[in-house]
Amino acid sequence: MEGDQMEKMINSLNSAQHQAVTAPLDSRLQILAGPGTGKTKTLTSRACYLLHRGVRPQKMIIMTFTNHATKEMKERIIAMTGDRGVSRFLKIGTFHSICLRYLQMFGSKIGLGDRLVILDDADKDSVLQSVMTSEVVVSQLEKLGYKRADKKAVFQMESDAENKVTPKSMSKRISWIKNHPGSLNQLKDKDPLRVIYDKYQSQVSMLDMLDFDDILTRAIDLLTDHPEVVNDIEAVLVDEFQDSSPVQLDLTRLFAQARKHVTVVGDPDQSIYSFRYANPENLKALSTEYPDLEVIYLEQNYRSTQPILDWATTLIRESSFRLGADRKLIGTSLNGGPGKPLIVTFRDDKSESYGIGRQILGLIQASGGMFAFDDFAILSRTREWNTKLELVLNELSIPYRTLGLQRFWDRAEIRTLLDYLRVVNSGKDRPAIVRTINVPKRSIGPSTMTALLEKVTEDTSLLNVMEQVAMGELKWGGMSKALPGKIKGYLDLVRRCRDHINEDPHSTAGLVKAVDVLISEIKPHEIYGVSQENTENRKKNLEEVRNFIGSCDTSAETFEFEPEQGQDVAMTALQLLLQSSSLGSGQEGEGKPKKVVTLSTIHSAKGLEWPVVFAPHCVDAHLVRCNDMKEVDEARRLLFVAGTRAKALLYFTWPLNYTSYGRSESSQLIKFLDRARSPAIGSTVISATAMKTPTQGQLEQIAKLLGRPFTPHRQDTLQSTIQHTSKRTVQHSSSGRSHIQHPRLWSHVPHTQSMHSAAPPKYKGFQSPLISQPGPGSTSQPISAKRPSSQQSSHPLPTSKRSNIGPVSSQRGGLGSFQSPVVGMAFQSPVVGMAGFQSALSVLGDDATNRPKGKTSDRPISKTPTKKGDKSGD
DNA sequence: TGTTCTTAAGTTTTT
DNA sequence: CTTAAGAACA
Ligand SMILES: Nc1ncnc2c1ncn2[C@@H]1O[C@H](COP(=O)(O)OP(=O)(O)OP(=O)(O)O)[C@@H](O)[C@H]1O
Ligand SMILES: [Mg+2]
Repeated sequence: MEGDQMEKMINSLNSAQHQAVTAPLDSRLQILAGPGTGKTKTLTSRACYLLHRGVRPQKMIIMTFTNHATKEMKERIIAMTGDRGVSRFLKIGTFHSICLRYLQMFGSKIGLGDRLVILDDADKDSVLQSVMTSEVVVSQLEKLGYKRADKKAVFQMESDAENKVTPKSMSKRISWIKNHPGSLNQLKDKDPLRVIYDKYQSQVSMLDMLDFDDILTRAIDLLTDHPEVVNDIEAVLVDEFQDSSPVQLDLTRLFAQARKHVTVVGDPDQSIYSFRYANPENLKALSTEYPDLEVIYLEQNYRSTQPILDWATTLIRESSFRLGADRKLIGTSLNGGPGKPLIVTFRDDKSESYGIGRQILGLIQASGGMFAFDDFAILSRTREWNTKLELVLNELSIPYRTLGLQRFWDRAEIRTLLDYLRVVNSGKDRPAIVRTINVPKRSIGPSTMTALLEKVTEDTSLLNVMEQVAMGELKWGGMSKALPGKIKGYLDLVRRCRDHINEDPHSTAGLVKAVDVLISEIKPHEIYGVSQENTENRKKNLEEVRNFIGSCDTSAETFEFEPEQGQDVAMTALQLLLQSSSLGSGQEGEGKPKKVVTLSTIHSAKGLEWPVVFAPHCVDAHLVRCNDMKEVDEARRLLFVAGTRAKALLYFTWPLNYTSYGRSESSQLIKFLDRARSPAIGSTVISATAMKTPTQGQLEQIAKLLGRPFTPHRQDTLQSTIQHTSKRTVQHSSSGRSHIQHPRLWSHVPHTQSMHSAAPPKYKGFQSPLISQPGPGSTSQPISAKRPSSQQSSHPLPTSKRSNIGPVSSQRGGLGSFQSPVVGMAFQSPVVGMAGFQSALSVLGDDATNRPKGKTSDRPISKTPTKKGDKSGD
């Protein structure tokens, strides 16, 4: 980095940040601070500072907890330093990816092969399934007093019917053990996990595989037994340290063991990964580990308006247990900014989605170009909910991207494709063989499979056994005559793929050929397709994968070791692909993010920020599943994280009714947001129809806040107010405190030319399968909108109709034809209790009245949209 | 023994 | 609405 650029960077820091960034190279530093105080900025700056001071990139390790966080930080550092070896050598990544890299490089020192295959959750389950039905384990468990449920891998103690021993429960406990170093030895003698763990572990290592947690524990082994492999490490930096599990704390220490130059940042209030055994106490544990640890606090929030920060402060104060000190979050904005977070009530989940979509369009329009699509984020609790929102965004032609798409590879057709590739990669990959052998149907069922597996020994892998059967060298009583032929067909296919790949194992060309062979021979789309349309979509998905494989540069994702560290293993393109698919790295679209709305889980959005944030589905049942204090606290922190992503506008939305498993259920506003149950939270609850765009004055404030130009303009020509006085309004005027507003009708779909130019951009050239491309003119369906074996109905819009929807469609009707029952009412600060509130809302009209006709033929609850002319009768 | 039809049970969040 | 497991069927 140039000196003056360095100086510029330093100058942009406040004094506490400055102190942290420029602390002596050999310090142990911890930065504790709330959201938006510049922790990540400080950490990134420190990395740059260290590089500037002569630390070479290969001697620095930066660890994060999610792929997206890695990507963000890497980009920031490259931008600040102008690369200088950063992208090639800097050891930056998730704990898992960095550990795996070390295991590839040095794994032979601890007896690992150089073909590491990562076991995913499905694999883990199937291994446990087979372990727990094996004779040895069954008899051992029965000896311990467990009763086996007939033929199944389910056991239970009579005295303790609650705690069943199932593959699922064991999987979780195994993971717990591996995340808590030393805990294995403390298992009670008669704990069933003992025998299961042993069997599981020997099975997995026999197959030359590692599960996700093994990546960490084996790295611990490596760094403990061979500390010399990190002798060169001069700095270890970790962001979001409150997300670390005990094993990750150990890893941090071990990676830094040569010089103990450590910088970690964290915020205990943002601990939302306890399901992964994250423990914010690790922040404390670090000061025990390093007695001279210097702790620096940052006080100033640079992200959000004060009303948002006040809301967040109040919310988090209600925690029943908090690790950090209670600090009021202090922002920079002078007087309040545009207003408090809004809590918006919708009739059902459909109108909730449409409401959010429309508000985005409305805000963009009202802002006169100040807002663009990429200023918005929708942050959900579950991925499932994102999927539902996607459909609506598509209909409204709102371009979007989804963050954190690990599940992309879980689609049935893609999964099969990948499983075949795994078999090609390693004949030892038993789970992959088992899953592919009878896909398509080859008349090889469970009993044949068991027979084959019984023949497997130390030296003969499953694939070897199959070869022998195919050659007629191996047979058994009752074996089907047709079996050798069938197996031969399978093996030939695998071989053909392998031949293609071997033409040039390090390029992706052969890989693509192999994929082509698989697609045309197996036709996975036809196997899983339930309708013609569904089949076509699956075909498209497969083609996206093919393109993705063809154009991805997997080597660019990881760092190189220095030659003197030893010979690096030359990974084949296939290995790199499989690794990146299981670690979920390299899935974020390359290059600059497009101008699109971000759709993400709250978890994946941690550390990021947007001017406008929507947090949908803020419903009790959806956010907290039991009333355990710890669960409730974590749910609260989750909401805290979601809310503190917002710079200026923050919306929480919730549906009065939502559909679950096809059934409609009523819901309750999450208690933290409900003033009746949490009086301290001073947010305003309004009805769907009262949600409007900010006034021009407020927008001006926002623009100032964001440092953007803004020209106030009269909206009235664009947003003529349609006022319906309805009998429902009367009902509410009785509540003296709440006054009735006649909101601007933002929710009609914009139809101006400027809107068109903001409409979905057309992406040229290669498209990562992970960037969705909605809207008319798109050539492919957004594959992220579908689940593995979704029915036709999950894709409600046939392409032919899509040109007719979204912003364009309203052009025909214009304003006049839009007949929404507008009942404006906003409850200003003093809000009535839930009871009266709900009754008032339940009669509110649907705001989604003019949603386009798709074949959303699901529920008769919502009457046919366009013919809802009864409203005129009001 | 494998395939197909019927019925009961079930969901976070990431690597 | 999906998916896994059980029963009947070929
Ligand atoms: N000294 C500063 N002056 C101006 N802006 C700053 C300063 N420090 C940080 N910011 C800005 O504040 C915002 C939040 O910074 P950052 O993401 O680093 O915070 P954080 O503490 O990591 O937040 P989180 O806890 O959500 O991860 C960023 O837009 C950043 O550029
Ligand atoms: Mg951060």
